Amino acid sequence: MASPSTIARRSRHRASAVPASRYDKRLAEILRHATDVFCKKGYEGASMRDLSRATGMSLAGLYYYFESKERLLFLIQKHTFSTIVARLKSRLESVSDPEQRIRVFILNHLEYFLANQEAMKVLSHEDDALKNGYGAEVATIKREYYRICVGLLDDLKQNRKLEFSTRLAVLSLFGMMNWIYTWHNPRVDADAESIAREMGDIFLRGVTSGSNTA
Amino acid sequence: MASPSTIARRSRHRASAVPASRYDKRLAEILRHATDVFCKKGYEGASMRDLSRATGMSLAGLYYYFESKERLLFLIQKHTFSTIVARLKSRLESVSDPEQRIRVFILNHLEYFLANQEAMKVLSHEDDALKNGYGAEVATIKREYYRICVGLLDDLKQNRKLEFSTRLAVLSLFGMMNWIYTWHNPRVDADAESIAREMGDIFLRGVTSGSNTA
DNA sequence: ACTTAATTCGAACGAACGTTCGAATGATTT
DNA sequence: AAATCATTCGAACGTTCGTTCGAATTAAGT
Repeated sequence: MASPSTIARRSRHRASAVPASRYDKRLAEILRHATDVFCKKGYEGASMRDLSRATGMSLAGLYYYFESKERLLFLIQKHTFSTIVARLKSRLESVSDPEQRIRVFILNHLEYFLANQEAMKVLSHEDDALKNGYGAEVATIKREYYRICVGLLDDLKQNRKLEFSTRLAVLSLFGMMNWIYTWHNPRVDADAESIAREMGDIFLRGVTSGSNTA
Repeated sequence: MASPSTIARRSRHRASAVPASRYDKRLAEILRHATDVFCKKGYEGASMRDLSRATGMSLAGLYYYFESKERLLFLIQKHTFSTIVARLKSRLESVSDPEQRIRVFILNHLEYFLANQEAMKVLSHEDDALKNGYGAEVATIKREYYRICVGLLDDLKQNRKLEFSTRLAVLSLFGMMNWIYTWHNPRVDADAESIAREMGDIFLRGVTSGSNTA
């Protein structure tokens, strides 16, 4: 007899446009709670018993929805990253100016980051916690996201005839944005839009001013 | 009878200018190896048995040098942060130009970061792994470091009559610099000096150009 | 050489870990 | 109502965790 989770997962993989089944809704709920716990205690620091407590489900019951703690982290990371990439692509469709496209990238990133701070902290923090198989799949999505940003910056470079290291600029930008999970306090700091504007100012002035080849 | 580590540590707290005793040297060696292990497996993920293996000392023997795993992390964090602050202060003494002082700050940070990548990863990554007592002491040093950077930026602001949010600028700069532990590859990327120059360019142009009040 | 103190270790402790299994529920279909 | 499937759980598995203790070993002081 196959394990319950194997059967269950397969039975849900038929249509993807179908209204979320009971199984899917419960899984999503577990992922939400798990994200919370991973954020607060870290992946290694959080125990399955912590997750059991947070979800209100028994320890054994959790294993009906995923076959290991590692796969749970994988599901969280994959879902979070896929969502942010999908949203970005959708938003970029309606903007053509190179500078504005970068501002869209920054705003999209920060908005999602601040709205899902727990998830993003888990994503940033548990970067290399996944073993070969799962790690590779997440790395692929991450690389796509990175490549999009490189493309946006190269467009700007070409458009304004600028000279700077794209790699260093992109990674600096990611650093500025991702570090936010260590300091942002909703009661003190501005909202995503304001921060995106200010960071966009610093970054865009930084890479555009004073280094033209023309 | 008091625990060995209590006795031993007290007996070493007499003079601080004395040539490092056997105890101090062994402890420093353990800290080095432990830093390595924490970097590779994370604080929670690394076991005392891992540390025992890495140092070549027995599991029980380690407890002669520190009373808990948490205190070990504390010792690493405190030592690392104290060193970086001390070096910064020394370097700043000979530079007076506001922009150059910020460049010194960036270079000092990145040089130490890249030369002690493991230690800094532990420092960034295990930010809030320490409980109340230990956490507070590390936070104090960290805050001092942060305040120095705020001071440098405020000087620049006043000197050039600029307008921007110091807090956001400082935190953006820290993000740019600290994120480096996720991507720097010594075989591909430039050395600290080059990266410091490029990041300094981006950041300083970003905060100085186009926002004068004069 | 003898005594004392500093350092190291093997063996074990109880607690917590991730995971499994078979039985017990709850829901759906016949 | 019976039968089938989906979901949940209590109880336990073997492992590994951080830490302790008393004895053994090594170095230092006299």
